[in-house]
Amino acid sequence: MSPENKNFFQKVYEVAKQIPYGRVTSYGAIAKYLGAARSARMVGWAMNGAGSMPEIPAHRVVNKIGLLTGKHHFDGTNLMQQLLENEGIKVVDNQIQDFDKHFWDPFTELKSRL
DNA sequence: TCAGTGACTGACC
DNA sequence: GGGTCAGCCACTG
Repeated sequence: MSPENKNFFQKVYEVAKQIPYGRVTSYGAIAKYLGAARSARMVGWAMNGAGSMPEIPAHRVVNKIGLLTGKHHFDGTNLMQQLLENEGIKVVDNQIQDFDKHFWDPFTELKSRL
């Protein structure tokens, strides 16, 4: 099957799964990469389902300012932050420090794979 | 079936 | 520089 035939959610999952260790990306970046820049909310919704998939590092997906808006959906209260810190990413007040340095752009990293 | 909600973003004032 | 508005689409009651 061609990637284009896959569901939007499935595409989101594939991109999310390719986020390397110690890196993060944004909902909008994934949405834009999938050709649905205005459907960033759907990416977030997809992450809701990704929460049941251990292979998908949903904790590496945050909003465009590096804010852990989805941490509330993780088990416990600061699991998302703990996971990020475990990867060497500093998180203060639910916000990633040096977000631009840890940012992982699907276009930059995946465009050469297409 | 209809209307409200949501892990967002960009544009506008 | 900061608050507000509209758009996007799937899911729930």
